[in-house]
Amino acid sequence: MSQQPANALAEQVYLRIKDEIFDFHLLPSDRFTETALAERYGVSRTPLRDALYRLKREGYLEVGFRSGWSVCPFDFVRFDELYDLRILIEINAVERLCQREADLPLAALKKTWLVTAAERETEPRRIAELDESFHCALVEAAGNREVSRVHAELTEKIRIIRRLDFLKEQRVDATYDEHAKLLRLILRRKSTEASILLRSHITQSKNEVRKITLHMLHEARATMQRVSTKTRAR
Amino acid sequence: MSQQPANALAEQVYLRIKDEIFDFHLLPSDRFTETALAERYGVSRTPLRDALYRLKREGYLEVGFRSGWSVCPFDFVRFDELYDLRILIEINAVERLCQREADLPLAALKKTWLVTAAERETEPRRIAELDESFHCALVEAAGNREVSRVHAELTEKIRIIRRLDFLKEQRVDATYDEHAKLLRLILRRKSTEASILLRSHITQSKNEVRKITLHMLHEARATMQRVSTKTRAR
DNA sequence: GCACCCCATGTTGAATACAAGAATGGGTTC
DNA sequence: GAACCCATTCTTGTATTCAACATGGGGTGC
Repeated sequence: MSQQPANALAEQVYLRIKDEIFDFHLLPSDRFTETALAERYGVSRTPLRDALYRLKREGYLEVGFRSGWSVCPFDFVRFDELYDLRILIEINAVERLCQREADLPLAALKKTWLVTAAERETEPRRIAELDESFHCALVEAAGNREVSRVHAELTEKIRIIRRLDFLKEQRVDATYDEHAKLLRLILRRKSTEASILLRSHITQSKNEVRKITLHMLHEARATMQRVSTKTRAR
Repeated sequence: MSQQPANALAEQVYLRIKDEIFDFHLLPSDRFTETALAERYGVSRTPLRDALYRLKREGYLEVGFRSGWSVCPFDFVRFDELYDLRILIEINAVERLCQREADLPLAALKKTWLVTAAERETEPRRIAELDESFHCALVEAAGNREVSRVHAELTEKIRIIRRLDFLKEQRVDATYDEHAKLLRLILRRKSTEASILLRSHITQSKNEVRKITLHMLHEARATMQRVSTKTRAR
């Protein structure tokens, strides 16, 4: 676990800040300074700045010249574009999988998603994680590492709103149903049907996301934090 | 020109190092230290490290824990994967353009590529730039900024070998012919034909790239440096 | 009462200083 | 002569210091 990696502190701080954004502890348009954050995390500004600039390049943060940092406000057009990119990549992955004659390495996914209603996960945060894993696994199974990398990055970028989707029970059920159906179609190499289903599956998420308002974000913030403290148990 | 941008030095150094890699001044597997590079560029290690870590995350450099930096060796499998991602993105862009009924914003491209043989550019480096611009412009015209961003990044990543393609005259001619043909197909909304042509166009580049050996790289290095000094005139 | 100006403070950008451990070379021993 | 061990040097990771300038508030002039 504690090997001796390069840039350990910066990496840790990077993950921590990103979590704070995803958990709504740092809200869009919140402002802060390097010194304040450095003190809060108990590190110097050097590794902190490394993390901040990384997050800036990834589109999470903005910095004003000698006038402090702020969390980027939500850009729903951008989320839309990310969802379209997601559709493009995932459909391509499914098509490639369906073209392959050899056995597909999807055993782990079958174990998670082809289960009875009683065995299904119910905790929203956990389901969001499983959902991410499902889609990432499909793309990775297609075998192009560069595509997987891009897909993993975009997965992170939509995580903050994707999580909200699973606060609604019917969305959880739909997810389980559609993942199971999609898996079966892929395993039987039904390329066209699988693509159609996948497109509609992702588009549904995209449409749910469009309904999100800033008011909902504040509500969700409370919910997520309750869930968060319960889960982390500390 | 000299506004007061954030992180000016780091950005400058970043571009400079990247150019050195693309121009084969820094060769794959070359090793160097932060101190040496900082002295060479006349900056301190702080902005330099920012640039180095950025290049590391982009896959150009590696760093050993307290044991120096090195330029990543060529990974031809990765180039293949990047070309496949490129095909995926660009074909999608062309399809979207063909679906659009309104006039397409491709006037600039027509001006550059629908020209007589006499008006064609001949300098390899310049043609490589034009080729990049052509493909990036197509993707940007499709209108998804996130897709454009990913495409721009992958364009940079294959630049180092793509340039070599245009050292051969017949490849230059083919590029002009195919770009012109592709543009005309898009303007007439011939989606299927355009996609087929584009796929074959990119695949040809991809296959040329596969022929590249490390021996060729050393030859190309000399050529590029000659061209480079001639062009830059300093 | 209002607008404007100046100065103190705060902020990031960059340079320097310090710490920890990896690599290297020389000396010693078998 | 070869292998091994130890100390020194070198390299990156992190903290601290210095510099330039944006910002905000208080005071002053009208």
